[in-house]
Amino acid sequence: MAGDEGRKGSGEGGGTYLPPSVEAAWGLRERPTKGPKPGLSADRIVAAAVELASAEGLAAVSMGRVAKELGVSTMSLYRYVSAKQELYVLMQEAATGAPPELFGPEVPWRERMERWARAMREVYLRSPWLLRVPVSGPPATPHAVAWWEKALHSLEDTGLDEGAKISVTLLVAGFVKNDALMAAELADAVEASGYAPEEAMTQYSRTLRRLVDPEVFPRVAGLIDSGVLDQPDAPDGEFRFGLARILDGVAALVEGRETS
Amino acid sequence: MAGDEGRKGSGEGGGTYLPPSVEAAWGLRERPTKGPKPGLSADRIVAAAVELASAEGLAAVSMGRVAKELGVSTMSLYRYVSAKQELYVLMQEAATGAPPELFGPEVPWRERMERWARAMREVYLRSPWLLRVPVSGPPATPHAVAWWEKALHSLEDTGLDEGAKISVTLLVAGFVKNDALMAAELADAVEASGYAPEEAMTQYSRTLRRLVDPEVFPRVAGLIDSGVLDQPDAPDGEFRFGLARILDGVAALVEGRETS
DNA sequence: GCGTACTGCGTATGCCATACGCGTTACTGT
DNA sequence: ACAGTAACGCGTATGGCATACGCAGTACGC
Repeated sequence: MAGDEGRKGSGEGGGTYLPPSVEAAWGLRERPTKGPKPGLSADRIVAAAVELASAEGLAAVSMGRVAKELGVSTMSLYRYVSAKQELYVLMQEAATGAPPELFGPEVPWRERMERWARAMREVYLRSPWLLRVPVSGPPATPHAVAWWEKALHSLEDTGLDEGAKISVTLLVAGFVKNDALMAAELADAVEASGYAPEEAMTQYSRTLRRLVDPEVFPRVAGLIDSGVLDQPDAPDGEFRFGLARILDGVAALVEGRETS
Repeated sequence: MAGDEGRKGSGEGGGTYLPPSVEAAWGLRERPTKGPKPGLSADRIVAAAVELASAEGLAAVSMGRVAKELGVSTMSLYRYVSAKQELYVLMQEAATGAPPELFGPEVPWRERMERWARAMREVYLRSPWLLRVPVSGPPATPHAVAWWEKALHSLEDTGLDEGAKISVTLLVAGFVKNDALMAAELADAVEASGYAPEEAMTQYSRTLRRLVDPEVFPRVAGLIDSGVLDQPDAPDGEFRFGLARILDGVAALVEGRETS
């Protein structure tokens, strides 16, 4: 009722209902000037957390550990970040960064989308822990929106309707993330096995060979015997293949729409 | 050296180096007959864990909680399952189940792959917690291999080489999982927001509208204004769209019309 | 009938996120 | 100039987690 517009409570700062630190990322809501000088800042906390995640993986990022890295107590972090999930969001935003300049006006949509996908992939390769951050909702941070904008930009001259553009964006973004995630999981499994990188795959296929009865699973057995599992292809082999298939499919849609 | 073949240690049971309970899933290694009668079994533990995950989500599955559900002590579970990760693998195997009969001899590859993808999707819809189980390595359990076999079976009359068949399988399986995961994450975010399902999306777009400057992000702003974000499409809309694109792309490859 | 392999499980360790409250600091309005 | 107060750092406590270890009891193979 009365006093609603004067309240300074948690829901303020621009009318959004986002966590305060996310509003800060959009440039709204600066810190108040009362009280003792802050000896810390959300930025420094996020930077320490990102460094820790890069060096030792996301699992090493605990509030206590981040605080230790900064030489402060665990609980002091909560003056800048209201919960660990919020820290995750800020870490994501920081590590994702703004999308690079990807294309000029003459580049056709397929080339654009391909560059976008490769740039996104590089983000994941640079910060593999990003793949492990639990997702909490649709994108609502500046860099996330900037990447989204770039993807829509790629599809501008396709003639697809807005709904299809979203769908293609989701499809490609999902593919890139999934591909990077599977690659990272495989790498982790190899490392956990303790074998050398090439040795691990032959170990795997040898194990599988012993378990798989060719009468029951003839095609899997044949695949193992064919040896394709043992020879690792180029590191971006699956990525190239998958992206080419997806963009071929999108091209069919685009060309179908143009002609009809 | 000597005694290697007589050892009863952890690495035995068929020459594989898999965890004991996974070997049990393949039918190797039954429990020894000495000692007191087991009051429990891996199956009962897994069943309780799966039920718990279905009812309250994967996060509710802790060793202590599963034990409580079974009326035993926490530590007794470790007599049947060597670590929580092993429990995860067994839960996955149990909830995935064997693939259903999907197609007869006359069905063309595209129809086969589509049925396979839908069947896989239904597994995720039936047990959404499957999407949250941390992946620990390549598939090595009977049901996982059975699904793999079915996917390869789908692609049999495509004329693709073995490597391409694996790649297509990975692409489609990855897509299905990613699509289900994104849908589940969205549903979680909506539930966490506390709004009604339709209301949540308009809340989201209203928030975004306030943050996004049309000068900086014209395409995203246009998208928000277009209203497509607010009208939710069919629940399997993104799935149908993405799968159609991917299979169009694969079809182009099969027919030899690949572009790049 | 005895050795021993296996049973269930109590206890303990060392993590984790975070709620709460205390003493302190330094700006703001008077 | 000074009081009020908001924001600071952080010690302590709670309740959760996986799991290492060891002990006492059980029942089968010999």
